[in-house]
Amino acid sequence: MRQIQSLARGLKILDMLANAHDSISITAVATELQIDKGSASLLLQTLSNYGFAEKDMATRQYRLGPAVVRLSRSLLTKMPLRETAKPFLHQLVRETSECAHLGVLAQGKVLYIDQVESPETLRVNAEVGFTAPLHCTALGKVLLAWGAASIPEELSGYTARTIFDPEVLQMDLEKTRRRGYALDDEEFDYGVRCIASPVFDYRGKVVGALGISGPAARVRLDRIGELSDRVVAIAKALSDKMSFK
Amino acid sequence: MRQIQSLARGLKILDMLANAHDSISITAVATELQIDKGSASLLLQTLSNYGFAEKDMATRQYRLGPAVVRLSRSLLTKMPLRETAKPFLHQLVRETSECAHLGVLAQGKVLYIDQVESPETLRVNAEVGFTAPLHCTALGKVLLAWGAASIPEELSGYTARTIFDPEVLQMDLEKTRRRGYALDDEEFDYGVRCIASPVFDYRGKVVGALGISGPAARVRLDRIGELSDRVVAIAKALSDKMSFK
DNA sequence: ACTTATTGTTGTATATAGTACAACGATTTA
DNA sequence: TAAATCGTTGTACTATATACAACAATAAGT
Repeated sequence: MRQIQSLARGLKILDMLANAHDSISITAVATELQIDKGSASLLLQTLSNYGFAEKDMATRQYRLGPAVVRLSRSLLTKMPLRETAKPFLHQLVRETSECAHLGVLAQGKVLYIDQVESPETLRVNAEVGFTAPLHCTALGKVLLAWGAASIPEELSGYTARTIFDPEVLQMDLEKTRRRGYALDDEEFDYGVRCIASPVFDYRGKVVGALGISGPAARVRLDRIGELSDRVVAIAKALSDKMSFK
Repeated sequence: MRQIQSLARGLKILDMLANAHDSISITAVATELQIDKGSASLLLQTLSNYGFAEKDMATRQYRLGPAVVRLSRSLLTKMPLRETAKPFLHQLVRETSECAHLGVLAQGKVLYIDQVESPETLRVNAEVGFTAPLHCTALGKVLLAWGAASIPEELSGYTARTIFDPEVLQMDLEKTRRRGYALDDEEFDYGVRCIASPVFDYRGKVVGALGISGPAARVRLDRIGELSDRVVAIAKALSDKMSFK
C-alpha cells in the first residue's frame, strides 16, 4: 500500500498529541516516532499553521489545535445516524433513568458519537469522542456479534471480569446474538454495567449500537431482563426509522 | 516560513472535507487544490489509513473519518477554561433563561467550545465546534475589544445590520470596552441577539468570551441592561475563579 | 446495449521536496 | 557561572513526492 510518508508522520503526531496528558516537546515527538528532530520541528510548524497544533510559547511545547474541533463538529452534524438517534437516546434515559450512549465502529474500536446523561448521575465522563475496546464493552460486543468487526487478536484486560479468552468471547457473542442484546458486566470499568443492542440500516447491516450504562448497584442483575427489554425495543424502533429514511 | 508541502496538502484536504456538504471525489479535491489526480489519490489513501478520512465504497468518494472526533474530545477535555466555565454556563442559563455559550479565538474566528441549552428553546444548533466571524458576533467582538485579535481586513456581511465599516466597528469596540460587554444586535443571524463579556486569566489577558443568545423577541432592547448585568457578573466570577487556579 | 466520457488507481521517471546532519542561539538545569 | 538540553535554521544529499501516462472500472449518453 502506497502512502505519503510525511503526511503519515503528521497524522501520527496528531495522534501523539491526542494521547498525551499535556503538551509535548519536539524531542519527545522525534524520539517516539524515530524521526529527526529538525523534521519533527517542520512538521509541527506546518500543523500549527493550519491550526491542528498549537504552540505554547512559554514552554515551547505543542498541543492539539482548535481546527480539530471544527472538523469533529462537521463530521458529527453530518451523521444521519446521530440525528435520527437523538430522540431515541432521550427516550431511553426517560424509560430507564440510566445514561444512554450511541456508538459506531471506528478503527477497530467503539467510538461514542452521542450521549444523553441520566438525571440521576451528575456527570458521566464518557463524552462524545471517547473510544473503547470492542471485547469488553456492551456497545463493542454488539458490533462484534453482528459482524461489524472481527475479534481482535489482542484482548487486553481492564478488570477481573474482562474476557480475554477468544473462545469464551465467541460464546458470549453467540449468546448475545441469540438474546438480542449485549451485556458488559463490569468488564471494562469496575462497578459499571452496560446493556446494548444493535442498530441496523435499510439493508440489515449493523451501523451502530445503542445502549445504557449505570452503576452496578442500580443496574442489578435481577433487573437486566426488564432493562434489556427497553434497550432492545428502542434499538429496534431506531432501526425501523433508519430504514424509512 | 518553511513548510512540509505534502502535510499541508493533506490538512487542506481535511478542511475541504469539513466544508463540503457531503462526500467529495478525488477529482474535486485535485482541481480545487490544483494538485495532480494521482497525488490526491495517494494523499486520501493515507488519510484513510489513519482514520482521518473515510471512503464510501459505493460512490468511491471520501468524507471525514472518525479519528477527528477522538482528537476533538482529547482537546476539549484538556481545556481548563472549559472545565472551569461549565457551572457558570449553567448558572447563566438559570438566571437568564437564554442559551449560554463559551468561545475562544481560533484562527481569526470565534470557536464555540461549550454551550448550555436554554430550557425554552428546544435546539439551538450552534454546537460545540462551530466557528463564526469576529466582527458580527458578541463573543467575537469581546475578543476584538480586549485585544485577543485585531480587526480583520475583510468584514463580510451577513445581515442588514452587520458592521462592515472598520471605523464604525472600532467605535463599537470602544463602546464595548467602556460598558464591559459586547452586543450583537441581529448582526450575524436575523432575529438573534447576543450579549457577551470577557473572561480573563490570572495575568489579565483575555482567554475567552462568555455570553448568551436568544431570539430578538425575547432579548428585547429594553432588557439588555438587566441581562448584560448578569453576563458581566458571571463572566467576572469566572475570571476570578480562573485566577485562583 | 453499445459507445463515449469520466473516474480512480497504479506504474514509472524525474526533479523537487523532505530528510539527516551539524551548528547556532536560547533556555533550563546543575 | 558553567554545563547541558532544547528548538530552530542553515546546507547537501538522496529519498520521496510529484507529474505524466496508461489502465481498469464505473457512469453517462446515444
